[in-house]
Amino acid sequence: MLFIKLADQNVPKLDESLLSGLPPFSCLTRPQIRKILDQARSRRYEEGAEIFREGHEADRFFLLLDGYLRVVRTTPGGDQIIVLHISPGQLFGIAPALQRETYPATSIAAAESIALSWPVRLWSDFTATYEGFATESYKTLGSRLGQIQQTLTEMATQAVEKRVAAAVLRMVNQSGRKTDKGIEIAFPVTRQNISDMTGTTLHTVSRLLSAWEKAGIVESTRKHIVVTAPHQLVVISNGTD
Amino acid sequence: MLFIKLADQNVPKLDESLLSGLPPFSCLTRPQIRKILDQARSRRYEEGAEIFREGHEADRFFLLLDGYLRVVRTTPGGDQIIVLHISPGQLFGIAPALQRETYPATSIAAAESIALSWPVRLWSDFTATYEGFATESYKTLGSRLGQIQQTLTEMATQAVEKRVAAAVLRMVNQSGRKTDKGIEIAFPVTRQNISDMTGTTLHTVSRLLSAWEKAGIVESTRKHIVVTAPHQLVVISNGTD
DNA sequence: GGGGGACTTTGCTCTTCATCAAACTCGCGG
DNA sequence: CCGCGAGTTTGATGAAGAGCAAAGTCCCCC
Repeated sequence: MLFIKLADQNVPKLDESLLSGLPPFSCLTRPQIRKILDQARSRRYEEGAEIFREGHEADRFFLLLDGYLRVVRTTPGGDQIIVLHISPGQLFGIAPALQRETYPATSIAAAESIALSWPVRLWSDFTATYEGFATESYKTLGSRLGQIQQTLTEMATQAVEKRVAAAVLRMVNQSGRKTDKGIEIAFPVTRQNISDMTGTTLHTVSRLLSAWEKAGIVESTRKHIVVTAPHQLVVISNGTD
Repeated sequence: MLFIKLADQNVPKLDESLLSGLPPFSCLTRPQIRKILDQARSRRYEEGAEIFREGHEADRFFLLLDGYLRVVRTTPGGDQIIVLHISPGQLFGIAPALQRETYPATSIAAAESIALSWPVRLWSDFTATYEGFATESYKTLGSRLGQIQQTLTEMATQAVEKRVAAAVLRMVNQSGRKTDKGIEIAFPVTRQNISDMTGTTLHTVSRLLSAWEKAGIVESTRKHIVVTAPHQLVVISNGTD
């Protein structure tokens, strides 16, 4: 994928097309976008790298250009759980939107990723200057809040198998790419990761995936999952047996 | 408590002091508050009454004046879980702030309650006109998001006893009132309610409370709980045994 | 090409907690 | 003052899934 256009100097310059298609910026003029880009810092993160950490000073906000992120919380006891995933085109680390001074969770690159970021003081500029930017951001926040509530209720009421099925489906919906076999989750996921999304153990997840594989619902290799019969998973997650 | 001051006519008129102390309105002048109040609808809800329901059109936003609310989500299967509690002085039902057109959860009065509300179209007026209103609202939202994430991680990683202890502590912190015996939760809570907060059953909660009562940590009667040894509960919820 | 580490699988045991069942108690309305 | 219903208590049972152990497999890096 092409993200960077080399300028005459050997300093890479970001291309306007990066932002023009994304909701938070879609109504802006080219010069506006140019200005926003010129204020941004672009950076690459390799798989497993931390973008920012829970509790640290929230001095920048981010936009994911390419890759996938996990947003994670850790308990004092060291257990961690994955609160949500971020896909390309989404804003994240937008603590400033909520008047927070620290990040409420940690972001980790689930795959090699590229993100733009801006210093937090620009947040109020952006929302004040660019019509629709604030609106879109809050919409994002709203749906994210909804997602988390959804996860919470699942966690509280559903048995492990349903939760795991729901988690897999959520990843498929967010990042599924069609293959000849079925729909593949576009970023690396370990059994451990799934257990961190569902509050169970990697053992249990492994058993479930094995069972589903036998039943012809999924195919999986290391860190990769292809869902061949999504409908079956929906059935499992609904308990509509 | 006195909330209503009767005007010359027999139409009740809301007193400015209602709002002047609350963060979202604290920087406003009296005439501004007067105007806000005049646009508000005030209403009483009895215990168990529904203020609004998940999925319904979000046509108003609210401020709780007195009482306590439970914010609840229900699964297709009929299980419900309590996402958070609202105390007096807090805004709620602020779906408009997130550009949502429907409420993401249901609000139920945990005790007899009084709330003000405004039509959703005023939201943009408020945020545009009154400096600090938006800021405060988003701060509220931010801390609420944090709370839910907190609950989620607990739910995913902690054993039942810790979760229940944490839930009781959260209620105590939010609405505890000192009594001669200890700190009392200020609104009615059933075992069932607590189990709905923690994703367990009323049986398990009952057993735990009985055990804690024997250990001298709490005293409880029907729908009411007094914590006599908060520190012990903290110990239980941390696992710092 | 051959470690070696990271990821996965699988079996077994044991705890926790949901579920079922039944009795008890409080408080309210008739 | 009685009876009913909502809330609570307690016991017994069983199943789900965590924890522990150990071996297998893939992939990356040297």
